[in-house]
Amino acid sequence: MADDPNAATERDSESASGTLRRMEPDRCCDGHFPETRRPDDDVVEAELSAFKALANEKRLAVVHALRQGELCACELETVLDAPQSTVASHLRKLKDAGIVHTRKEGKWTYYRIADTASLQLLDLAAALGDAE
Amino acid sequence: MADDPNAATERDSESASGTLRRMEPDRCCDGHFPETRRPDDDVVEAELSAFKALANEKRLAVVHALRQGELCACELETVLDAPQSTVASHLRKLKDAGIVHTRKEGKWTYYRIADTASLQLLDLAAALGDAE
DNA sequence: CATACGTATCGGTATATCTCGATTTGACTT
DNA sequence: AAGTCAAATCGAGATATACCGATACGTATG
Repeated sequence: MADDPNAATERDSESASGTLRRMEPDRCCDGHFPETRRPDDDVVEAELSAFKALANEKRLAVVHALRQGELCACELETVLDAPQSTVASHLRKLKDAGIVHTRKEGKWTYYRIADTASLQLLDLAAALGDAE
Repeated sequence: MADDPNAATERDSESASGTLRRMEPDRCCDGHFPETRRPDDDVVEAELSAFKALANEKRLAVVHALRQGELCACELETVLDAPQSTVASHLRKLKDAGIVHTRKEGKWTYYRIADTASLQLLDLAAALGDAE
């Protein structure tokens, strides 16, 4: 809705014969393409970390459950209906990715969403799915 | 910025002794927790589809490359510096997930970002990484 | 200190995903 | 029709993730 993805379609720089926009040189790319314009590795790494953390049904269920407020590990155990060690390992990954924060109170550990940006991520992803 | 994650922290419903907010009942959860308040499976499925598609370094690189406009499959081949079949399979997944659209022109296939929401997803995810 | 409980970590196995050569398909050219 | 090229699909081996029982750790309580 913001900027049109199809905007920068006039490519082909300076082809030998300046007639058609493309489809001329018989070959699409002659091998030496752009300097691979990769984004900063740091950025990609950060994105990967978040996406990998959320690319799992159980971890996604955890995040959804935490929308309504913090929960302790054992409560999340019943939400996921999975053995304790399984749940713990998923929570570890969410924590490592910075999606959730923890708070210890006695022998319990409470989990909560670290940043509302995570929730926006969910909503955007859900919207993408409906779109087509 | 919408709803605050730490808002609904007053839980514990009606404990026998209404003194402390938690940490009382000696047991955290007695087994029968909430009705597992799972979100609609359709929503989770949509989110999963998007996150899985983006949870890969090469596919992420493709999306970044397409920010500047559409590219054909062979150009993306040089961007990823990977064999043709590898690139094709990644493009297939991005297409299946609805992240990219395709346009055929002669024997070439051009790929472009399907929805700007995908780009917002990247930016949000990148921001999450910096945050902590 | 011994016990109980919540949680984290450590294996090994099962499952899913990635990779890439080989082959097929479709579109153009001669 | 034969040849060429871009792209898609297939199949098998490599790699990564998920799963979960067993065990270790930390914090209460008796």
